[in-house]
Amino acid sequence: MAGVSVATVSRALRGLPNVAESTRGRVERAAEALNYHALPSASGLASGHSSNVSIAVPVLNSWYFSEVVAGAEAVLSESGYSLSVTAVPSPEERLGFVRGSAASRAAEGLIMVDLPLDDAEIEMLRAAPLGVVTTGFDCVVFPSVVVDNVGIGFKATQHLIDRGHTRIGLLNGQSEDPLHFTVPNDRARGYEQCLSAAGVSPDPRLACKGNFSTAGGLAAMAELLRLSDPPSAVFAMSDEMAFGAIWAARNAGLSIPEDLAVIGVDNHDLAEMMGLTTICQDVDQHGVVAARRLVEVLEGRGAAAGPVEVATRLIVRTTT
Amino acid sequence: MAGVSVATVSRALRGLPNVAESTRGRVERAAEALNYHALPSASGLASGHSSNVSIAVPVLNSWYFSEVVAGAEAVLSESGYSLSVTAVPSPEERLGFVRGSAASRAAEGLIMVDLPLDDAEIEMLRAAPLGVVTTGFDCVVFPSVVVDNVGIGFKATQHLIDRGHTRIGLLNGQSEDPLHFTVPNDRARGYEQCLSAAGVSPDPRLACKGNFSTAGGLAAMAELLRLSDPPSAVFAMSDEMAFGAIWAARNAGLSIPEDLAVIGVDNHDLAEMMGLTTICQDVDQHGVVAARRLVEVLEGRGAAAGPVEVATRLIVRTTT
DNA sequence: GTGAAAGCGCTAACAA
DNA sequence: TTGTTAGCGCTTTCAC
Repeated sequence: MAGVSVATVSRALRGLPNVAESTRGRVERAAEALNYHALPSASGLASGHSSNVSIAVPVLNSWYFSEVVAGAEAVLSESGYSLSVTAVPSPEERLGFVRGSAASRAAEGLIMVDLPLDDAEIEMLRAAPLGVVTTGFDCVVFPSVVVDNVGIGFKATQHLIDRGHTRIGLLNGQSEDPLHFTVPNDRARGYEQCLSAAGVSPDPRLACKGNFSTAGGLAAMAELLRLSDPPSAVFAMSDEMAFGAIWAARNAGLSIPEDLAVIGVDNHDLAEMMGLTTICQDVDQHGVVAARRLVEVLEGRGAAAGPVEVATRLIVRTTT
Repeated sequence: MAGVSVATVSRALRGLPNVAESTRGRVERAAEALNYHALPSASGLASGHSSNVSIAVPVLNSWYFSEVVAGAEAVLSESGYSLSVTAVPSPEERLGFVRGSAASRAAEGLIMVDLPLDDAEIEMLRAAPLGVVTTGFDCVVFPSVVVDNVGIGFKATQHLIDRGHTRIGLLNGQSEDPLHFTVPNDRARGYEQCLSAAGVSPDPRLACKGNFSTAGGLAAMAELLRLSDPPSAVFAMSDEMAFGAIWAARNAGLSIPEDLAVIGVDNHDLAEMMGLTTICQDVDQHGVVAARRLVEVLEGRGAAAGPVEVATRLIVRTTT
């Protein structure tokens, strides 16, 4: 329709140089009229590039991960990549996913969200012709995006200490993969370090597991409140657990922040309404930054291996 | 490595018939040892099948849509399909997405979630060699999954009437695409029908827009409470708006359900904790059913066009 | 600046 | 039951 060869069509439509502008125009108009798009599997086969990247998360239906995926999707679709999502709830499935991704070249890039890789997996991915970016753990062989979880625990605890609290409960997450998922441990470490720095010795009875869920936070807080000497404040490792804590206090007839101060982590959508003081970690930015680094890798613009840290900040509201 | 031709490898690995079991075993072992997987773009090009399906949602970072996507992903990955996600926030982007999907054959199946198609879009998709399933609107040309939104509005309102309420507020969603997004209108219709059936004439001042968000529900409820004759109960079209309503009541010093009864729709993760009475619509099942119907289409097992309805049920808790 | 032609790594006839 | 071979629809050399 444009009166040129298939090679010229290919060059023109992909914006390559050495195509006369008049020719490019004719080709583009013809493509438009025919609603022609190159077949991805054919161009992928010929060029070796699929323009497809894959993101793996532990679960899809959680506030945190859907924010990350949304952030990544926005960047990637902007850059012309399609995004395949996979839920990888167990270490076995993680291994299967990594094997498959490394071998099949279905995607040319991979974002592993809060899925720490073991040495064998790292080796498989390193050997594969694949861009890899990780999130949530301190990976040195691939570009990664992390937050300072020790710092988060410290900052949150410090805020409660600044408010005059010394008896501070801890709603811990729970590590399903204790070998590698370090977030809860790091935040707990920050909590302990801060207490020590303030001259308070941590009371292990004040630490409960809340499983990063609202229901877990509710149950854990209820337990803490049954103590003979309950805490006057609590640091929840996620806002969702903090919501549970707020509700447990409410059920116990306590006022917040008078009887119980609460601080969370995330700045969840509901945090503002609930007046929850929190350490905001701009979750969608985790996805955005990871995707940007991946695009850099795929387009050959470096992106040195190693972690990039996303900033966090305290947002004071009415629960403290 | 298995001592056979590429054709036999292809047949053996895809589980086709007419391969000796001993041969299949040798091929599978060799593939395992070499970590060989067929290159998707090559097999896609040769066979015409990409084993890739695409799901489009208005936004990714919302409770509702992440549940739908999670449900679909579970079914599709089980069936051997990869799932590409795209956020399509505006009608213009919807058109672009539909054009691209129809023309490029990047995916062989499409799930459109709460993205009503206009006639031109339906025509493009119908003409394309593509399986299509829609969700959330009553599509007759493609298989679709729907809920009885009029029924939801009726059931919710009836429950409040059964509790003795006659002055019942309505927290409406808001339709961004008023031409096609019928959910809010349908639920409002159910509300009105129920009131009429009970001999109550709807008061338009009791209907507010809450934009399907918690913040919107909070603001809308606050407004209703400022009325000289505020409602004694409120039907929120989503649990997230209901959370806002609960909080507005709390801020106004009202007790729930004594001073204000609240009912929502969804059975959101937090509904149980908040004690929210709601019309459960098993959101993840929307994704599951849509994905299952798509797989049927792609595998040639029929799946007649037209809507399949997902059931809803009342869950009574303490806000009514 | 453009065209001809040789693949990319598979699958699907067809033959054996 | 297995092998041979001709594509699938592009991209990419290499000529011109």
